[in-house]
Amino acid sequence: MSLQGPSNPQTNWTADGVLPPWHGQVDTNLERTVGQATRVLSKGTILAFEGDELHSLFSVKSGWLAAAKSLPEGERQILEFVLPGEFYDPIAADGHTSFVQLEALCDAVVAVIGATTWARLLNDLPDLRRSERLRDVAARARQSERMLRVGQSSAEVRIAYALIEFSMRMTDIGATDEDGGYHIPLGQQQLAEFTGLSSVHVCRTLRRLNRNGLITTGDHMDINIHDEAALADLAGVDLDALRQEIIPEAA
Amino acid sequence: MSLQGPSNPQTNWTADGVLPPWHGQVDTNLERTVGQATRVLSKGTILAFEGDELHSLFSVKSGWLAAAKSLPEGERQILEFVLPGEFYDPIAADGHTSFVQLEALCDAVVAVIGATTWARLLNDLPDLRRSERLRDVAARARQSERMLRVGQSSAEVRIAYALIEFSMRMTDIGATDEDGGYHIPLGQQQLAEFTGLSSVHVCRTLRRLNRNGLITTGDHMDINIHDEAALADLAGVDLDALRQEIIPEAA
DNA sequence: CGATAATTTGAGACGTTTCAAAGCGGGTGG
DNA sequence: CCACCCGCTTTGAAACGTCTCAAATTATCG
Repeated sequence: MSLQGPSNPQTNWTADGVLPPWHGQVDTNLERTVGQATRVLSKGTILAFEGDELHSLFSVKSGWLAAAKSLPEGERQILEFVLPGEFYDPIAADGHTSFVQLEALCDAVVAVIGATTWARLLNDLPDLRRSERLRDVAARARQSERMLRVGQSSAEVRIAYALIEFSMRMTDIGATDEDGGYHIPLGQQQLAEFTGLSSVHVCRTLRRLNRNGLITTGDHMDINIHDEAALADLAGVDLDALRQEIIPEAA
Repeated sequence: MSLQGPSNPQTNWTADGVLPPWHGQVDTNLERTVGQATRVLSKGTILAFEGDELHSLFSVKSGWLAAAKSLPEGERQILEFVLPGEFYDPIAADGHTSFVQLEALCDAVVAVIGATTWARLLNDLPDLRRSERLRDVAARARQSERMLRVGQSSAEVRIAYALIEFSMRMTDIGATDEDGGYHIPLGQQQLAEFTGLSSVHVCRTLRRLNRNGLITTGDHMDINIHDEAALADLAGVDLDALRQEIIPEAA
């Protein structure tokens, strides 16, 4: 497995005390297994390269990961962010290579779970299978919503949607402040790679959303949504329906 | 469940005799269960609307389905095509609504599988779980490759990739002719909804690929790839690696 | 406080969309 | 069997949104 960390211990963002979504449902056997091999990552550490041999998956304890794919010319698309409490399995259908690059977007702590261990757990624990499945379906729904907007919408809509998705997921793990404001450990470049835009245009678009009073962006990507209804309307989102769709536990 | 068919029995495209990928691996119990409730659909039939109450999933015997999502203004994104031998489960994380619109793109035959039946089967048959998981991982990989290109590439690349993906999947189910040529039951409008382009631009791009000798498109979307290497290069694809990634059985 | 990276803003180029009209082709009804 | 009609494809021309390039500004860190 690859490990490469441009040491840049910055951004003290961590969602301490966040519990995995299956907390309390599965026997402690899992807790122990998962807890055994944890790794502390500094910002920029790459857990797996695209095409790498890989036999483990990851559960994020704190910090964010990004799963990205690249074209030969270098253009990068971030496919998913992995937030505290979430799992990510980068293993392709061949069973032994990673189909994405997995990178820590800030200092992070992850549990490393061996593929065979995981397979055994999944086979033995129907409850774990169930919660895994819920997570998978929710992830697929998120991916679909993004695809819909990247394929069919303007920059404004793509970013409005992304901000709403972040808001919901951050609220879910309790990583928002009293006003629903939240911080994302991303630069505009990364937001661009996520939404399929250039970083310059991300900047302009965020600026416009600010100007129109829909949001406020503080330093270092502190997001505050001021007019949630208008933002949802812009993004073409029904807030309640979306939450049901993309947040696993809201069942 | 909804049923609505703009009767237009055209396009005699069917992949007769195609067997599901788990053929022979799972006991015949499954074959019987799955085979029981089959439905014959005419082109344009909608199996499920977005947000509809739904308690079943589908296995396609012949014909193509499209899974699509729409924005309030009407823009449509096709997320996945379901080919003969494939399954599709449109049920969202809430367990009882469809998160996509599922539509027959030509006359088709599908097996309808009740959600509870399916859950029981999955729980009882580890082999089925395994093959299900392989299919899921492959579908996720396909979705990711598309997202990468819709987000980061030009029209030419998006379409080149789509044609390669079709080619691989059609080859896999034996629906190509001697020369590797194949037919897809889509119009340019649908290819546009799949690639995130306007139908006009799909037309221009296909024309250019023809002019440059990469492909030939006959009447009614008969595709022949003439310079596979060049097309793959254009799409930014390593053919062998991609096949491994997006075709379930190539394990 | 200086060096370096990230954001912001401007101006022009480029690719894609939109609108519009013309060219097919296949199916239907006369 | 032909004529008509309708939907899909093709082509052109102009409008639009986003990208690229470049420079100024602002934050960050040693």
